Amino acid sequence: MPSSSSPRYQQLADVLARHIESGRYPVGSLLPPETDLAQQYGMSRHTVREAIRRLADMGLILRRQGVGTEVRARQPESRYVAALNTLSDLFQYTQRTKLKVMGEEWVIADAELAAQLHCELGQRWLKFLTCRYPTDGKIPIAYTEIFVYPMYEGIREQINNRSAWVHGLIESEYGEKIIEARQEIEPVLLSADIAKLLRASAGAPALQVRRYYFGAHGRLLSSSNNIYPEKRFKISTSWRLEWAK
Amino acid sequence: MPSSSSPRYQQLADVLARHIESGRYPVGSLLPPETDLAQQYGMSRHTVREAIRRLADMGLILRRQGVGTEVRARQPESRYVAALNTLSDLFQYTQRTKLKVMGEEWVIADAELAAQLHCELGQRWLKFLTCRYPTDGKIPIAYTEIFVYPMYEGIREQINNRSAWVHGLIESEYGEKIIEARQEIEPVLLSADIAKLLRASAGAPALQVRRYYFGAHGRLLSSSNNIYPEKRFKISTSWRLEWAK
DNA sequence: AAGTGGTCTAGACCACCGA
DNA sequence: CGGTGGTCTAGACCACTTA
Repeated sequence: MPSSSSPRYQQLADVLARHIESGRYPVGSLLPPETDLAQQYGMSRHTVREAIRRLADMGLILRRQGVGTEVRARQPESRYVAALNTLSDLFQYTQRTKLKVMGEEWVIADAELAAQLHCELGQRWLKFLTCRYPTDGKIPIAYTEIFVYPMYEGIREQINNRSAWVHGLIESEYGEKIIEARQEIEPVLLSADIAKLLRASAGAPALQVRRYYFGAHGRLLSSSNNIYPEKRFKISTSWRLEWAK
Repeated sequence: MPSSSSPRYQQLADVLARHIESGRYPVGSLLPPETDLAQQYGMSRHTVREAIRRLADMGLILRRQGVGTEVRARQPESRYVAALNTLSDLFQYTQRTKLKVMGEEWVIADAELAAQLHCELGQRWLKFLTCRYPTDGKIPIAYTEIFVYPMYEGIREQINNRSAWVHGLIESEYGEKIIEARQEIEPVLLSADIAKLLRASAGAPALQVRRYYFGAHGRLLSSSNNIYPEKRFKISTSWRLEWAK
């Protein structure tokens, strides 16, 4: 008995996971009650529960009080996850940056903008034209158009005060939590006017990154369209296996 | 005493979380030992441990055997996560694709390649030159250079048999789990020779996506360098707020 | 060597669910 | 109502870190 290697609850968890995978405990069926398992494997119920907790963490089983422990899946989904502590980490700037607002205007969604923002035709948006600079530099990192839902136009007052993260203002000023963010990346060439703003060459390669920020009920709160010229920025994402075992 | 409302471990977890937030247990300090807490709050150590487990799940504390329970943060971080069920989902091809291998060669890492692959100078790699096509089309989606660690050169036999995912072959053929993957995205212009392969125009914008696949102990198993011309591919990632509660 | 968290036991009672 | 998982106790010993 290789009791030295790992805790008994882990050994039991492994055994049960194998039995689930082998089909001895089919998906949809119930595992034996905890007391039965305890007797069967000669350990206390507490240890059995610790083992079963592992299986639950892996998503293999579902525990329901008064019913039993139901098998949900034969194998743990090998999920790879990437995590951010703040959505502003999407930017991944190694250095601090500041935002310079070059203009703002109200826009009415035409067909193209409505498609881009997934809104109805004629929807009004407050649009900011901005450039993002390193705090200590004069070469912009990005040209950014920011679209804000009219309800939140009040952030206009704040947008130049804080160097940080525009979309986060909606969270802090209006208490509207950002639930989801989507990021879309495509390659583009710099147009002459944006190239001039960015002090880069027209026709140089760039990343177009569109970000959409959603609140409760999937409502789009704000959106941005970012142009990053080459060499100044790299988008990097790490994915980790969730249950490294 | 609102003992009816929630389990005692939850009540204790709430109390401790408040104390951490208030600064009574500052970040970096150690919580009292479990036995002390048990006596102080008049409950068993098991219940205390259940409470502390909650705090650990929220990321507020770090438990270290032989040391103690260290306070890590005053508030649970609002974490945003993106999840993939398979690393091949990184590709996000809406349609099925096939891989066409156009050539293979052994390469010795010079300074540039060593930097790219984070390996030592002189390291040997097996390099495949490939294009990825939709199964029903003749226009390639991407030009891809694949680097494989010599130990896994056996996948050479398989690479043309399966249309699927090259790096996954290492998992299935060698039982070497991919623990982590990193993706780096930069804008580039198509060079003349790659443009020809991709049936696109030289000088057109493209995404250069470098992916690194790591196994146990952070060892690089394989890597790829992908060139996606505009319009044929869009990289999209969704981040969701994870409810730490 | 002392003290910490990690594991484990053998009990007990409670809350919930379905027949 | 009986049986399930959920909570909880009062012990015990082990593994690990630090001094």
